[in-house]
Amino acid sequence: MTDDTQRTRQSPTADELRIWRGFIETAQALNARLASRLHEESALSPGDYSVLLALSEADGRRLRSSELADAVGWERSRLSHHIRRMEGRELIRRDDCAVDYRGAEVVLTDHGAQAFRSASVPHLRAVRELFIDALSPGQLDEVERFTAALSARLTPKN
Amino acid sequence: MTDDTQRTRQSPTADELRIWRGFIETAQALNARLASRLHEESALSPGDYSVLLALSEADGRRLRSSELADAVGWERSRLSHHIRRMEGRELIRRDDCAVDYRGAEVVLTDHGAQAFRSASVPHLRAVRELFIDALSPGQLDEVERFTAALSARLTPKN
DNA sequence: CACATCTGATTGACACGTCAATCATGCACC
DNA sequence: GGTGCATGATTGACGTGTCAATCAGATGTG
Repeated sequence: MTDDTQRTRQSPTADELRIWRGFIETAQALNARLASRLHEESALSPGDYSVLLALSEADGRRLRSSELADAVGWERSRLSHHIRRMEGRELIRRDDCAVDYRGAEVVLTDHGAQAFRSASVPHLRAVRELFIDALSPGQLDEVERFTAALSARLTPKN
Repeated sequence: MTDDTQRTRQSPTADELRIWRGFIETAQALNARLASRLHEESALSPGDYSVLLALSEADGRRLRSSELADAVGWERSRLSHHIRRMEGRELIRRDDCAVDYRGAEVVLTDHGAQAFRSASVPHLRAVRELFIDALSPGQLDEVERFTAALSARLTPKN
């Protein structure tokens, strides 16, 4: 038992490390491939896509900054920087918020909505080709189970 | 058959998208957690760690820039920028290469070697805690199989 | 009302990553 | 031995991400 607890706290074995590296590198490569396709086909970054998706689904195609930040899971300051750049490309617009003059509303422009529409289908197709179709239905279920296991281990902070 | 080919080219279902998002977000969260631990414990970024690891394992703790780039799997320019920053912190040093005056050699400093040594054990322990110990041995094998499947789908360019 | 404090959001500084351009050396061929 | 191209590496510009500081408007308490 002391053996077990000790073993569990030691460094991974070579096999375990290989699997770990395979996992993390594959995930990154997958992300990179999808990002590059998205960029080629739509001149959007993954960040742009997330923001446009959230706004597309929002009532009146507009959200308070903080709601948008929650929707995409970003920190405020990250969103603020990104929004500034997207505003420059006229994908979104910033309005003052009538009910709270501290707040700002982010509004999807027509151009932004159009950009999202044309990006969406090829992007989803790429997800299917590169992820879903690469795995058997059984493997997909396994993926779900072990991402759940990893998430559970991750959520207790630190 | 037309049905099948069509279905396979369409957008993912809601279930499939959920699994996809879970996968990609978990991988990112895992990376982020490991990066933040590494930074707290050692004041190193993941990039720093990769570079130091490669140099630690190299003959004479030194590598030509291009060999180092291959070892860590980076583009030259990315390595060049990173190396400049690491040189500022005296983790590595750049020497001129005697056999080819175009080339540069990157050398691990004593300080860099020390930084890597103290980062390594806690980092590997974190990998064990957050990844390996979160999964059953059977799940680890599944992970290996499906990262292989994803990689295979990824390697044919585009 | 006055003041402190909380909160929504932005900013600046800096690390990181990619792409295209550049620069210097090596090398092959006439 | 010059000319031209290939190669090793760096640079600059710019998008992206984090952290700490800041700012302005909201709010509660005397």
